[in-house]
Amino acid sequence: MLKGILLNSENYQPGLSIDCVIFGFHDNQLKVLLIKTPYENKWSLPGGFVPLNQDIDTAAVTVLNERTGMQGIFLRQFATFGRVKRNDQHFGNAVLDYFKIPEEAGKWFTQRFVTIGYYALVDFLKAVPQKGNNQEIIEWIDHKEVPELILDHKEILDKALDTLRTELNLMPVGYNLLPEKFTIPELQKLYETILDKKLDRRNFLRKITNIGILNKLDEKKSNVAHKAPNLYTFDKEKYEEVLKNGLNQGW
Amino acid sequence: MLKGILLNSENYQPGLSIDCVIFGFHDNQLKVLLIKTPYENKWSLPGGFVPLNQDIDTAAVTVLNERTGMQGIFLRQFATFGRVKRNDQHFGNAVLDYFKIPEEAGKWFTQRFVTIGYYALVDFLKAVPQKGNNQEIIEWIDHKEVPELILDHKEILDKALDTLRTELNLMPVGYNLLPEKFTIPELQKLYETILDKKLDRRNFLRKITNIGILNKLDEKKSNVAHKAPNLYTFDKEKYEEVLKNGLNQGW
DNA sequence: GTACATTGCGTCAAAATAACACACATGATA
DNA sequence: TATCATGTGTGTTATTTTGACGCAATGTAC
Repeated sequence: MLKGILLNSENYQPGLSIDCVIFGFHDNQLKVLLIKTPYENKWSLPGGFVPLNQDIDTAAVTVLNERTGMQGIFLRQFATFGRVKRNDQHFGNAVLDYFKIPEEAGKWFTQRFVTIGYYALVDFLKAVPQKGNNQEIIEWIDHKEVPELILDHKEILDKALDTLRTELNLMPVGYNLLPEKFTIPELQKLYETILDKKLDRRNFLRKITNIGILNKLDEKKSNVAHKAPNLYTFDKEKYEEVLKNGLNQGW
Repeated sequence: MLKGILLNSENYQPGLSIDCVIFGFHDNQLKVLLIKTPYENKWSLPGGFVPLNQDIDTAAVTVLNERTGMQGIFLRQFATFGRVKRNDQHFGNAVLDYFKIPEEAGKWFTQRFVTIGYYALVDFLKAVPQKGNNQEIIEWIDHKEVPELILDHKEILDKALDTLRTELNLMPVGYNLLPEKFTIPELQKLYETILDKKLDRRNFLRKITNIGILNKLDEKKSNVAHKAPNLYTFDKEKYEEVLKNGLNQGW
């Protein structure tokens, strides 16, 4: 696929790429969808390029659909990275070598690149990680155990998480990361994981329910150790409303 | 200047530009620095291009320095705009016509452009708006009276203001927009203007002083109608600290 | 002086927050 | 079967923060 782009580079916006930080939540861990490329022995964020006839947001959605097989995902642009030295001659050449593309033909790829960062929140269980080609490995990796990444992808990932952490104070999070039915303790773990901070159980319940985006179901989680916790769903309508209007207005 | 770039386009990142929303505050109004170009009868945001050997942040700083004659300005990237149709063939051709550049040589300029938006906060009285060339008009315009802008610049401006409004809940603002000595009512007007909302005088004083970033001076504003208000400065050190750590943590 | 607008400081009730106590359910263990 | 450990649901309390005010002080205009 990348090879196809390289050979038809005139159809793509030059020097511009998209990188997606795709977050999922599972086993009380925040996971990131990463790709191990065959070109180099390092991991990378799933990314892509911008067709000349496509909006950048659409290009990001495309990357996401291709990689997770999912539609209607929560996706947000958070920053654009454009240090001169973020490009790494070594990486570019490794890719060209791999595809056996001569230097001249690969010039489009080894030019300076600026990349637009998007982060996505997806339901771990519904996403089906898709390889770009057979040599690739695509995997959910705990955000605390992310290995070395190519180029400045670690910086991009960190910035994404930082943004998410900030946005937690401005908007509700969870609808996109949790299964349809979930428990308050699960939601709390999600918050704790993102914030990297312990929260008081009882105060969390009060605050989260006061937002008014939760529906308490007449149903308890089954097959669990200890007392069975209640199940909840999000009230989609109110959730969207709070998403739009924001949480703590501050002033 | 633009002509120089057009004739040396191989030294610039293709299809990528920088646009700056430069905010100032004066007469209790939030002002935006706008440019009326000679190419078209419309206003635009001050912008520029990205030299191949310059970081995008540096390119943004350059635009700002050139336009305000100021150093060390508060500058923040807030979003990147890349709809396909944000480019407007009409505008590109108008510019080429103006410079009498033949279509072929101007191809670099009429290609699809993606633009990175930065917003800046500057001290209105210290900034000295600088023309790019003699045909240009550069002016501070009240944000409530912004005329029609080229391309999607209105959208960019709106997004910048929206971002600033949100960030008001996360960080202190004022150090960059007010003169060194200022009064609480002035600071309040700034907040009210940005938020487009009236605040209670007495509650504002309490909240703003509780943040701990203000130094009350033993000095009152002179030559004013009515009771002379006290003068304050920002405690730079604490201000920076709050800027870094954020305001209302929420969780 | 008086009228008027604006500033500085203070009050008070309501709401939000932080810290904590206790009872309940369930699987594991004795 | 009784007890324990662990995580859950609900409630209480003191403290802090917020929102909505009152009022005196200070300056200009007349």
